[in-house]
Amino acid sequence: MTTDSCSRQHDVYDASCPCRQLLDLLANKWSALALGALEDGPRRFGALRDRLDGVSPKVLTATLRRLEEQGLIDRTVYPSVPLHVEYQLTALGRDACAPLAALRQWAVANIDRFPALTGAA
Amino acid sequence: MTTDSCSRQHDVYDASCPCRQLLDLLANKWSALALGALEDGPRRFGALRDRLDGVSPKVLTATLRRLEEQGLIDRTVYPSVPLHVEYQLTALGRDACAPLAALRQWAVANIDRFPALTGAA
DNA sequence: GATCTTAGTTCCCTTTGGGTACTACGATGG
DNA sequence: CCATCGTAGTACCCAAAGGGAACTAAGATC
Repeated sequence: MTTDSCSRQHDVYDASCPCRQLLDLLANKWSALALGALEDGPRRFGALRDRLDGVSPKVLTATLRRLEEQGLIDRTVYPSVPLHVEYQLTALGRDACAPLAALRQWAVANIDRFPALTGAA
Repeated sequence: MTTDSCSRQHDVYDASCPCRQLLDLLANKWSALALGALEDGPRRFGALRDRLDGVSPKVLTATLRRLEEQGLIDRTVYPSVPLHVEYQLTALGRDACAPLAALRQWAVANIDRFPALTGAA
């Protein structure tokens, strides 16, 4: 496996290949954080908004809807009095977490090698 | 200058932590594709534009500049007559390729599990 | 001197991102 | 009875980023 392109017909480097769209969905700050935030079990909208520090409700909603559309997460509504909505990973979403977790962890582990970001000269 | 409020305890879930900015840089379609396109050696601007099917020169320039600023790639200008510019990974960029390659490969390997993207019902 | 090539830049428009305010719902409580 | 609370969003508006097409520069080549 010297290349990352599928030996059959799929290739992220082909703009018209659906896996390009998939990459666009996953290679996204909020997607990566949202899926990671669900790794430890279901979470509610408010909990996600708090965990994904800095996300606006609008963008969080859009992100979650996109992930739900693609079957990476499930959205469950409990019509209790203060409305209660739970998001959780599907099997597919759990699988997708592995490479995203690796990316997040790489960022944390290597941030010191980025002087321009850490403020050092 | 220093927006780092999470000194030493780095966390991508903290909006003010520099590694959040790093995640934003890496968790991006064009960054992931551009770095991957350089894995096999230096490439010229035109070669990258061709390889990253669908990218506009403006966005490619912006992407490469950002990666260069952060020290992930080097830009070398050969002032020959039809101008010649080569981009190549730095050691840091090569290291960053691993998690990004995993993400690209996951997208290719699992695209069939996304009926909404592949057009299947 | 017209044209080719390379590596962009410029213009303009659309899409996305983002902040703040607001809604619906009924329970709670004064 | 009306005010307030908490949850999960939506509505509105503006700024930033994405994206397409055309254009630029510089010298070589025809």
